Amino acid sequence: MKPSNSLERVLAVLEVFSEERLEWTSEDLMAHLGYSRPTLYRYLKILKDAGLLMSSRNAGVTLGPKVVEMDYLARRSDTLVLSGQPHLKALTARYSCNAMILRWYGNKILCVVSETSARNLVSSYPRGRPMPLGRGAIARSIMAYLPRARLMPLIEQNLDDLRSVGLGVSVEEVRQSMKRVRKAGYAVAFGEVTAGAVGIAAPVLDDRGAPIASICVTITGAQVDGAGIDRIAADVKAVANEISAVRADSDNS
Amino acid sequence: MKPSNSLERVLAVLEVFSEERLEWTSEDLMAHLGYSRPTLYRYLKILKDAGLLMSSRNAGVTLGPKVVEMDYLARRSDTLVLSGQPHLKALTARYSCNAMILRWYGNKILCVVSETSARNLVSSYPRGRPMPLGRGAIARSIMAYLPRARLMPLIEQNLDDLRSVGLGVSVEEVRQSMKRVRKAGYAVAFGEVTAGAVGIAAPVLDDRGAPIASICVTITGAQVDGAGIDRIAADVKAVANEISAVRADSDNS
DNA sequence: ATTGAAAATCTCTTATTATGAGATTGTGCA
DNA sequence: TGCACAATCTCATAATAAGAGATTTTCAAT
Repeated sequence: MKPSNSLERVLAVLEVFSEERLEWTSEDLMAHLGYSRPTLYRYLKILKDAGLLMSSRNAGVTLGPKVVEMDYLARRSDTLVLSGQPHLKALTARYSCNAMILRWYGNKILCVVSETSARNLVSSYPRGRPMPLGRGAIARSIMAYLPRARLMPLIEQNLDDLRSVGLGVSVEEVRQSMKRVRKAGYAVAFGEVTAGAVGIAAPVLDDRGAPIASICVTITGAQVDGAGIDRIAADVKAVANEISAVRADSDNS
Repeated sequence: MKPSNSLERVLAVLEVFSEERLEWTSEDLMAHLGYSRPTLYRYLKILKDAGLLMSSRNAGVTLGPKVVEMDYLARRSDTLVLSGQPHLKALTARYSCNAMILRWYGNKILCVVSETSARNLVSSYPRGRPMPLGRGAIARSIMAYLPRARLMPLIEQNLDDLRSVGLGVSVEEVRQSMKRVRKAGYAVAFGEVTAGAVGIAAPVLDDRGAPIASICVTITGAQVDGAGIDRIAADVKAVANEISAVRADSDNS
């Protein structure tokens, strides 16, 4: 994972930006990345010229407008968004809820599109915001379909969270919980991410059964009972299966 | 503008994606960029590992999830978005309209944020979509504030469009029109971009008076008369000035 | 205007490493 | 199972990134 050639080193600059740290000074970048002054400035110049970064006089270096433009294009080329959005609209038409599609990439879960028909229910996960791995129906709906070797380290890394939502005390117990999710074909979570909200999620699988995304409906807990959740779960599963079938592709590396 | 080093050559791969061509095969990329097979695959591997690109089995290469994540971060660090959005909400509260902020970068005009209170008026320029330079109030509000040397080539390149919206027949006539826009401090356009819609735009300037963005209100032509436009224009100018004042920075290079 | 401090760029040599032809392996489809 | 295409590997060579330090540019304050 450590950059080994100059190409990876330029791109590593883009990795330093996070929700916690949106702006960087050149000095901080030098220190953090360990590049010499001329090298860093060379990289910055190239990234700025490409529009990926920009520097405002008083705010240091931030992500640039090219990023905005690329996201627009990505929205238009993402088959998940294109094929999924109509289904989301159908779901939000049927229930007063949030409906979203989240992509599984690297070790992250990323919202790529969301629709809402619930005026009050504020989604804290708009397009582009990564979700936590240890909490919520979405994470579980994906993790449950990972091969064992991929799953175990994730459980270990997020054991505290997974425990706190009652999936089990030991790694093994959590794994059993995941198996049950897999058998059910969907996951339900009560207020794990947002207090008072119920999340119901089912995975989108590629042609080999590997998870690539998750369909999730979020609804106010007060609005549904057990039967209601079952009904929504069936719909969510149906949508997830439909999208899985449409997509013969996978985004392997 | 032609990539001269390997760092620029990797990034040049990102430049090939456009609204017209969202997916590329490796063969096409090789031909288009003129890279050898191993080199191209090396680049693709690096860009895929960074999440900037992804390859679906049947759809070739497309922009990847990292782009989505970065746009989310860019949204949160862009001072234009942060300081401007409240003003847009105020404008859409006062008028039934679209209100947006568009960034001037390179030779492009890019919407970075938009609000709407007009149910029927469909904005065809969501975040990330570049606007044409030759048409519309936005383009004019920015071009009018460019230094002569920067302006002239743009007029020449877009003369056909500029002519067709009645800004003048010759380059010189168009330039005079721009001077008038500059004197007024805002630009108005009737149905130049979207039929039936009136656009009213004023520039956001940096501390040296160079344009860095534009504030634009779009409203149905049937809803306003001359006095109404004047009123909106005054508001748009006020917002643009306020944002200009807040921002002491400029995104030079 | 003038100055001073900080930020960004330049110069130039050396060692590093990116490159591409061709061979090889990996992958999906009939 | 085997074929065709896609992706990766090998390796010698040329190409060029890197960095120390000097220099220029930019900006704030007098």
